[in-house]
Amino acid sequence: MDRVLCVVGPTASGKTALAIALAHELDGEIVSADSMQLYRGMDIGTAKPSLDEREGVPHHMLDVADPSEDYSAARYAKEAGDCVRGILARGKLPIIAGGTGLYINALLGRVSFDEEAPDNAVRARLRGQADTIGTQALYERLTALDPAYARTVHPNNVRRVLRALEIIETEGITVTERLARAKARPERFDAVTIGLSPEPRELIWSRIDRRVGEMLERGLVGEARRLYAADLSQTARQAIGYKELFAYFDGERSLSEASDDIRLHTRQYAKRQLTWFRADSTVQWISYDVNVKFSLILQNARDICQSYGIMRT
RNA sequence: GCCUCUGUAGCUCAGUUGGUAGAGCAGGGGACUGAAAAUCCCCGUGUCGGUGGUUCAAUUCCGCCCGGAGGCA
Repeated sequence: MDRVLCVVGPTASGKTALAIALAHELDGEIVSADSMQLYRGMDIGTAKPSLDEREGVPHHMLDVADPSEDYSAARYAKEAGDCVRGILARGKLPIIAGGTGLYINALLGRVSFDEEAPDNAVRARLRGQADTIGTQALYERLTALDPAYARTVHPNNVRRVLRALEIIETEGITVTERLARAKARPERFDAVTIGLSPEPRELIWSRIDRRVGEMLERGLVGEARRLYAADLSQTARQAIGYKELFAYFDGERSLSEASDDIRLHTRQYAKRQLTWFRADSTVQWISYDVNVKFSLILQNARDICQSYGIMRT
């Protein structure tokens, strides 16, 4: 199976820099796995690497969608999958770098989605029902239709409940069946995954604080204001760094409160990312504290690659 | 200087008619199959400011002391 390298970790852990350094050494191209960096015009707030920062390494899956478009893991799996195949065809190493765990799993084929496009009408109707008859009633419906899956979903988790019902309506199969089918399918690529983990937690916090400060200095407020004036999709409008400033533009928060919210939400996001990646037993972790220099992290990464037989051809 | 209020979990505060206390937020852990930077679940012992006294028992009542806020001068 085709080999790919993944670089994962919480936000502000240094994934971008490591991926670029490895791309130079291993003759690779980078495929971003970030649900927000793929939007055009969302640059500062998503910490998207500038052309300069990319150091000539080809990057894929950046700026591939307009903020007015909804995006999804399924779409990512398809488009990013095409990128990976293209890179392989060119004889280069695909390096998947990003913090959106679900997207990476989708790309690798660990979860797979059926061809049917989501039916927006069905989705909208189910959402409406959640408001009228209540989530509890919908959860009960799910329990009747797919008891096994219902048991693994909490009744309060509206998103999950709705999606499960949507699958039953549009595809005619239960989530339980889908899970079984996906399990039967092989993964698409053979991935070696490196995880970056700044420790202790306070180190992540300080890196986040520094990064948010830089974003503000580089004009995040202006960038957010442009998006505020535009027609934003449901997906794009939930991006951290923007939604908090929208609250400021609406007069609900002061600028300094909004900035604090950005820092807070980013920290909480980093924690969730860590939870996600820690559950993946295939991740080869490189943890580091303030005293560890980048060159040492790179050396660690190099060693991991080598031990899996990934080296410059 | 006097008077009043106030000092309880990292923060904002409840509360105990005397039997050592609980919420929200923060924080920690977890889940995650087409919104995932989203959505959801679980986790609350802290000299109840200090010190004396009353009491079988004080964070709760009383005295004094130390912080903080306001008022009168």
